[in-house]
Amino acid sequence: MDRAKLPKIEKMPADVRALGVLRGRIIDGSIPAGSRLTEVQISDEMGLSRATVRTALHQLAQEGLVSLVPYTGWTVVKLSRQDIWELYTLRGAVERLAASLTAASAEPAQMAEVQQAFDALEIACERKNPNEIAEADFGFHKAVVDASGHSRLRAQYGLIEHQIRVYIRSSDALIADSKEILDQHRPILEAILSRNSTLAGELSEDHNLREGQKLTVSVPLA
Amino acid sequence: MDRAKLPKIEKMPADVRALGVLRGRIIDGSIPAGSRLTEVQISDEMGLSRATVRTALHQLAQEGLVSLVPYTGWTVVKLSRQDIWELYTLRGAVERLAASLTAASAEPAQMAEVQQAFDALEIACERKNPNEIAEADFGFHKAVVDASGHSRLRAQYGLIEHQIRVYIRSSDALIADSKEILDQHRPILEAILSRNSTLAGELSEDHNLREGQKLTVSVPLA
DNA sequence: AAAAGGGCTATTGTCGACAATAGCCCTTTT
DNA sequence: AAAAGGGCTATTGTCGACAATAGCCCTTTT
Repeated sequence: MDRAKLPKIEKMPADVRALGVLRGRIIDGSIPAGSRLTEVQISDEMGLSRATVRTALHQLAQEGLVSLVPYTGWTVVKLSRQDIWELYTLRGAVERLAASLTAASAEPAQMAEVQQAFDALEIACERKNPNEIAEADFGFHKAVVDASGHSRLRAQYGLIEHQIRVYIRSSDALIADSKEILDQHRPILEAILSRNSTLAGELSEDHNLREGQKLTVSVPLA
Repeated sequence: MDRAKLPKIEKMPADVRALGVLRGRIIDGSIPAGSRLTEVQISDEMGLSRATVRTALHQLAQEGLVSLVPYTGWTVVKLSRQDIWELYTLRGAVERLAASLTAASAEPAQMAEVQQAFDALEIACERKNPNEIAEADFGFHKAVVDASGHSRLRAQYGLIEHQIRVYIRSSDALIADSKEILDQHRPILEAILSRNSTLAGELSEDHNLREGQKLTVSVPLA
């Protein structure tokens, strides 16, 4: 009896689902920076208990997206100039290590994924859709980090990425000169493919510092 | 009516206290790696509710000291060779950034703290007490990170440090050749004091990679 | 004897209720 | 009018109970 495979039913813990929803709303801006969140309201709306929502909020706090003032309330973080600087310098350090590890010792399969992520970026740049470009840009960086085979680096990168996404969306800072974007990423790809570990690391760090610089000067903040 | 100031009464949330106690026990080895932890037992012993203990355990999981298998239980993590490698490469990347930032732009007061931490390390080395040396060693690294004025770097460093401490204690890997320890740290201090940002970063990273190497080869792991 | 199946137990997952607290607002005092 | 004080309200902090689940163990089937 041959038939199409049934779709896998998603069975996720309630707190993880709540986390995903909240994070999505914060990143896409439908819950703006500076908003207050209350456990009761969220749990009512989602039909979950406060304990569950609370777990999700604590996780979001770990990710740096919300902050808790004891006995008072949760607020969605507002990123200052200093925060953006911190995020990009930190991402620079993380990606420096990731790129140099990947260049030094990634398996061919992982290398192929990095190459593929770059190809996707090229295609996105041709289409000139800013959102798509931004996604592909994130995708390339993530591919390099994933290829490093360093689980803590991946976890760390995830946290930073969430926060950067919040900022990028909230500031609409999608500076998408597609030509320049490709020119900035190509050398990194080449250094990695040619197994030049030192260069790959340096280029990655420089790229991040430049990006961070650009964002902090171009977009004034509270 | 002049009198000695009364000592400040510590008023901490219960979950924070539980977290501190558990972390301390894991780090000092009285709860060994691989142990199972159950929420009920802990909450009974501490006289707290499960919810409170659970919050603390989740935090410990974030710090990488325990891990949760759904509907099954919590266990204290056992660090593998790969984990040690990850910790030291990651710490290398974090400290590279910290040292170069500190060298580039720390205030005199912060510089003085770094100097002071090094002096403490010198004194500890003279006394040849392994535990004291290890503490002063951690202290120096922490001082450099603190001086960088980068809050996310500090937070990140804290997490890594906890995990390294677990490993160092559990393996008794306190390789304390006091002469060598000073020789390894002095150039870092000097590069920072002379505001040589690039060199400070490089030396810090190298130092960590060497340490990590030493620990992974000298101590066989499960 | 081996395999399959089902129930049991230990444990986390989720819930709703009450306790503790921060900070506003109103009243009282000076 | 300004300052001090106290109560009120909104919110998180903490609790104990019940639900859901994983995985072991015993029984049954082959």
